[in-house]
Amino acid sequence: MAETEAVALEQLPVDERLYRIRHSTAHVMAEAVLRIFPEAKVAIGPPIENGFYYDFDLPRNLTPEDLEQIEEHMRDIVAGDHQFIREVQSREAAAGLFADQPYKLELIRELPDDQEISTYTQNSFTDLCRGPHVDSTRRIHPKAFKLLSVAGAYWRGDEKRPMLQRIYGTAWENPKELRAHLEHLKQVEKRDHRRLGKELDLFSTHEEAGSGLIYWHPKGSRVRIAIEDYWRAVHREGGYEMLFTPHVGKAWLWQTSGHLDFYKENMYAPMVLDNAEYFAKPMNCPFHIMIYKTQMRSYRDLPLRWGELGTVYRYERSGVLHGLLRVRGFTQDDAHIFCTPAQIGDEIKEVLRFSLKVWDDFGFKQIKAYLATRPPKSVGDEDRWLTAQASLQRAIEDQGLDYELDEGGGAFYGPKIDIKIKDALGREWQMTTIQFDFNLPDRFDMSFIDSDGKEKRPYMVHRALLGSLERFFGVLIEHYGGAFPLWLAPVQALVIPVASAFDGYAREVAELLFRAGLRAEADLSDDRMNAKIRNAQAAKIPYMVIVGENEAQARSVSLRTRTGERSAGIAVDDFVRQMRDKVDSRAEI
RNA sequence: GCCAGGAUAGCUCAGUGGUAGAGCAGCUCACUCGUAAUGAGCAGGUCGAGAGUUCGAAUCUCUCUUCUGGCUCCA
Repeated sequence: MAETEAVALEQLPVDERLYRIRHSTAHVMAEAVLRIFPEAKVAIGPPIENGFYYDFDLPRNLTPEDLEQIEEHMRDIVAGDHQFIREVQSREAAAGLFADQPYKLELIRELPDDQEISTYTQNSFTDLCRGPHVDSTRRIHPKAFKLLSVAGAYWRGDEKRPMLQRIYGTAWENPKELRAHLEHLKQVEKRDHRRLGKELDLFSTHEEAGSGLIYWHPKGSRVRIAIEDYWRAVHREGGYEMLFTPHVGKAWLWQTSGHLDFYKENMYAPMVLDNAEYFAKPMNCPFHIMIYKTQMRSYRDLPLRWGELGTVYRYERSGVLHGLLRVRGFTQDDAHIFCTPAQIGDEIKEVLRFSLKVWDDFGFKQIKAYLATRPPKSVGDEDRWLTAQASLQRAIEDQGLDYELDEGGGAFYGPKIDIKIKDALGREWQMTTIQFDFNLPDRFDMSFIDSDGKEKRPYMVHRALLGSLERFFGVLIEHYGGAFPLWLAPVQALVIPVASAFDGYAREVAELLFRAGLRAEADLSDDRMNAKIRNAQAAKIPYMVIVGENEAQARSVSLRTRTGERSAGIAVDDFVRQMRDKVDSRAEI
């Protein structure tokens, strides 16, 4: 039985409309590709966020010019006003239809017996597809889609299966939305932390010195120090103690922790000293446990909240390295909480409140939590899991946080809350993780003496707020597009004399700001004032302090902010005080 | 790791077989200027590394390194 999609597109919610349009555009693209390569084998072509892709097995590799040609054919097909016709097929009929399409046959073979098999046909192309689609190709606006890139992709993501060619495209309801999306992509590129890192002289990586390893330049280090100072201050208030632990540990440690059994592929190869193997640490937890075990712990000592800015090394495959966001060496803002079963509810509540405050202070206002529960293969008593999961869930609900349940998504050693933040461009980043661990306390045989005099196992929670300083810095750069809020800016104020006759006063003003703890300097180069302002603007420096004859006379300053606001005749002392207040209150500018 | 595309001056990039280019940055000199680029001059490259083809290679071929975009959002 053949039928067209009868639903009126207009009556569907926008997500559903876009889903159908993108899905249908993928089919049109497949038809276009088959026109050019009749012998092509088609794989799968789903709609994705903002667009679609389709995987093909082709006789030769695609070039960017091919994409243009494919687009031409697509526009031609779309113009034909071809209906999308759905047909339910018997298993045999479907197998017959796709006799020369091995990927489709494999999909058909793997469909459950009771599943209805359907095909969709538009014009000359029939695809195995569950739908749904738009009713006709005329629903696809010829100027509202664009093919973006070609990429290799393994059939079913499996490295052992053939590598297919994937064409990515974006599709929208109308050309205006497409333009807006392309503009968004441009914005994303402009804010790319790798680009800004170079432009603003924040950090670098060096292939000849090892990829995936970050070098923090003076300007980047200033931001990092501002982040770390803040981080230490809030942790002090939050009742945390700070630890420093070694960067390497002997095999015994990683054997005991289980890392050598389960995490070895991600660890740097061992170095041998005195016939013993030492491994660079991929995690800080075993070291913190070593400190825990240096004494007998009483329930009166708990909870213990121990934090460390711990630098860890993990092997990542070369192809996945990416700027600051995916690296091989990074500093985690790690902490471990050891507590009694009775304390766990309050501790989790507190750690969650604490992380939300930190995100708020850094200017990230859109937060979403993901609660991951026990997976089928896992360790630990059932009641511990239940207690832990309940405390996580209660904490989320207490904070009134938007959250999703990820059933069975926890680690084998415990449930967790992951927090994702949305940046200024609406992209989600997974940063914070709050994770129970029922494994390490057992493996290291940790204990505390409870009020009843009995030895008991403490609860252990891992927690990283920012995740890693490198990755967080990358996200921060992109979130602010390099225009850091005043309290984080590498240069908070730049003093600019209108002519070199006022260099002395400029230096004096900069010195006053510097002594008040501000990151301030004077631009005494022999550029003209206008050029200095331009440079400062390009460096996204929040405050440009202009001084000349009038200011030197009156011991005042004139200002220009990077947002273009101007003011004049402010007494120097007042200005220093105002700057100090703004920095202390973490004002954006 | 795999697929594709890159790698040319500090940065951004042009240069498709015949003696390496531009803009910015740097340096020197002049200019002393009131809120987004003063002018002139100078210097700067084993064209990612190695091998090959050729009278001749940044350019063609091969190998390697490395960067970028991807590599189950499942018909």
